[in-house]
Amino acid sequence: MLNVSTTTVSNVIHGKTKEVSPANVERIRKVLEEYDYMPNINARNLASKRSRIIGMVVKVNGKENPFKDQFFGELLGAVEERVRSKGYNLMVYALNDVQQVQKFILSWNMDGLVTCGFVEGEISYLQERYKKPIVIIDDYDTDDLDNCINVRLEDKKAAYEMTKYVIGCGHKKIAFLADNNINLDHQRFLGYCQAMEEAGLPDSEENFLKICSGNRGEQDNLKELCERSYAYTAIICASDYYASMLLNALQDSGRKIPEDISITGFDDVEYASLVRPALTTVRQDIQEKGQVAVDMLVKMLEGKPEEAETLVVLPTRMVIRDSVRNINK
Amino acid sequence: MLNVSTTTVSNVIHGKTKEVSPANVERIRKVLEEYDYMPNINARNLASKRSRIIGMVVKVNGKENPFKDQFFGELLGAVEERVRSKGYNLMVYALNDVQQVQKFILSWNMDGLVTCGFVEGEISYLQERYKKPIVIIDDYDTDDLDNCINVRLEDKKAAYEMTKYVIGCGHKKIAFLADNNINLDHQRFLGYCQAMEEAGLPDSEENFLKICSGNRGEQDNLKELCERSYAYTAIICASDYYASMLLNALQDSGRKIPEDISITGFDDVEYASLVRPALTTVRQDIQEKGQVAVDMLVKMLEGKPEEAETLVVLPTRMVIRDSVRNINK
DNA sequence: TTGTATGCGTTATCAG
DNA sequence: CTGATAACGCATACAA
Repeated sequence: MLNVSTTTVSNVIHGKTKEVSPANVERIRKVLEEYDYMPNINARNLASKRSRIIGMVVKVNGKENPFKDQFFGELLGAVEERVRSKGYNLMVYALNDVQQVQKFILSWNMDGLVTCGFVEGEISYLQERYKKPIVIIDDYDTDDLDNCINVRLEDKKAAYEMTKYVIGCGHKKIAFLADNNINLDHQRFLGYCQAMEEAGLPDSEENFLKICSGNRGEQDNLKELCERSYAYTAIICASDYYASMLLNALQDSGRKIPEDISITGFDDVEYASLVRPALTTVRQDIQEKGQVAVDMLVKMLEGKPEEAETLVVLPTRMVIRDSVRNINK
Repeated sequence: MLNVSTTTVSNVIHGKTKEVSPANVERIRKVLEEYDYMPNINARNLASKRSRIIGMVVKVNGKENPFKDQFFGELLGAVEERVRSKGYNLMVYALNDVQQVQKFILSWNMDGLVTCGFVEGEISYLQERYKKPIVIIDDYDTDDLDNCINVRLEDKKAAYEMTKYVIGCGHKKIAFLADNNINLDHQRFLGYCQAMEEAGLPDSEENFLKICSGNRGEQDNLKELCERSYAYTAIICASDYYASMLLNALQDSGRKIPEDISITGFDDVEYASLVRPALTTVRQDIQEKGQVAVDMLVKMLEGKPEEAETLVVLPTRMVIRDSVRNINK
C-alpha cells in the first residue's frame, strides 16, 4: 500500500524508529493504526525462534482437579498475572506424565517453564532435551540441577516451630498427617520429628498419619483417621486443606476441637480462617511465591542469570488461632 | 536420511498411511521414533492456519486474583482437563480489558475462546474481528449472538426456590447480598424478588446488600453489613464465597448462626460444607460446567455446529445444611 | 505411491 | 535510511 519494504514496516512495528525516516514512520504508523494491525505470533515465533510462552505444569495424581485446592488456584493466578505483565503468555497443563510435559514444551518451543510437584528425576528427564530455564516450586533435591531455579519455604523449620509450639502447649501425644512422605511433606515431617526428639517424645513412623488424596476413598480413610486419632491429643497437618477436612470429620464424629483434640494446618489459605475453630497454621505468601517464580524465570530469559537467584527460600510465619488447646492451664 | 520427500514423511506423521507404502511407513516410523521427533507447532500453525489453542479469559476487576475463589479454580481445572483431552492447548488470561483480549486471541490465532464474566457489549466487540466460536459462561443477554454458545444455570429459578425455602422456614425480613446487580447476580436477585413478592413480602432495592469485591475495603464493608443485618432474620447470598465471609464476620461480632440470623450461599463449593455451621446452599456442578463448555466449543470447531447446542442450562439442586433456622418451630 | 513446488507471516542479514 | 532475499518448519495442491 505504501510502497515500502517489509523491513521498514517491521522496523516501525518494533520501534526502531532511528533507522526509518520520520516521514515513513508517520505514514506507516497511520496505516497500522487504521487497520489495527495484529502481528501473527505463530509466524513471528517461527522466524524468531522464541515463543513468548511460559508453561505452568502442575503434577496430578489420577483424575483430580488440582486447582480446587485454593493453594494451587492462588498460585496459578499469581503466576498468570506476572507472566502477562512481563509480556509473556501462559499455557497451563495439569499432568502426571513427564513425557507429555516434554512433548508440549518442546513442540511449542516454550521460553521457560514453571513446575510444581515434579521431582528430581522428572526434571532431569525434561532437561535431557529441553535446554531452557525451569523454575521448580516446592521441591527438594533439585538444587544442583543446571539452569534451574528452586522456590520454596523453610518447610522443616516451620514444621519444627509449629510442633514445638504444640509441645509448649502441653501436648505429648502428637501425630503428623500428610498424603505422602516425600519432598516438602517429608521435610515437614522431619521438622516435626526434630521437635519431638528434642522434647524426648516419640517420633516414630507410627505417628505418621497418611491421608488419601483422591476423592473416592476419602470418606473411609477419614473415618479410619478419626479412629486412630484417639491415641493423640494433637495432630500436625501438612496442609490447611487436609486440616479442614479432618477438623470437620472429627467434629462430625462428636469430638470437640480444641477441647478433645488439637489440630494445626499449613499454608494459611483463605479458608483456614473460615473454618471453625479457625486454624492455627503456618502462613506462607502464595502470591509472592508465584511472582518470585516468574520474576526469576524472566531474568534468566532476558539473559541476566547473574541477577537470578538459583534458590529462593520464602519466609513463613506462625498464625495462632483457635484450633490448639493449651493443656497446661 | 531416508531419501523420501517431506510429503511422505508428513503423511505418516499424520497417520495417512493408506497413501504410503507399508515399507516406507515402517522405515519412517522407525526413524521418527529413534529421534523422538517433535513437530514445531508454530510452523504447523503457520502453515495450517489454525492453532490448536483454546483461550480461557476470565474478567477481573482491579488487581484481584480470581482463582482464589474455589469456583474459578475448579472451573479452570475442568476446562484444562477437557481441552487437553480433546487435543487442544489452553492459554489463560485474567483480564478486564476486551481490547487486550482481542489482541491476544487474534495474534495467537486461537481456535476458540471460553469467556467468563464478560457482558454482551464486550463479546460483540470481540466478534467484530474475531470470527471463531466463543463459549460464554454465566452471562445473560448474549443468546442472540452468532457463533456463540451460552452455558449457565437456572439462576433465577434457583434463587427463587432458595428464597421460597427460607420463607417457608418462617422468615419475613430477608435480604439479598451480592457484589453487583448485573448478569447472573441480577437474575438471582430477580428470583429472590419473585419469591418475596409472591409471599407478599417487601422486595425493594433496599434489601439488596452490596458487598465489595476487592480485598481492601472488605473489612469496613463487612462491618457495615453486620450492622445492617440487624434489620433481617435471613440473608440470601449470591455465592458461597461471600456467604462464608459474612458468616464469620457475623459470628465474630457475637451473632449466633442460625439462631440469631440465617445465611444461605450459592455454588456449593467445597468449603461450603467446611464452614460451621455448614452452609445451606444451591449446588451446581462446576466440573460439568467446564466440560460442557469445552465439549460444545470443540463441536463447533470440528464443524459439527448442528450437534452443538447454542444454549446449555445446567441444573441446580438445593442443599440443606445448618445455616438456616426454622422459625416456625 | 511418491515427489515438487509454493505459501504461511514474520524476522534477520546484508547490500545498496 | 531502504529494500531484496533468504530463512523458519511444516502442510498441501498438484504433478508425476
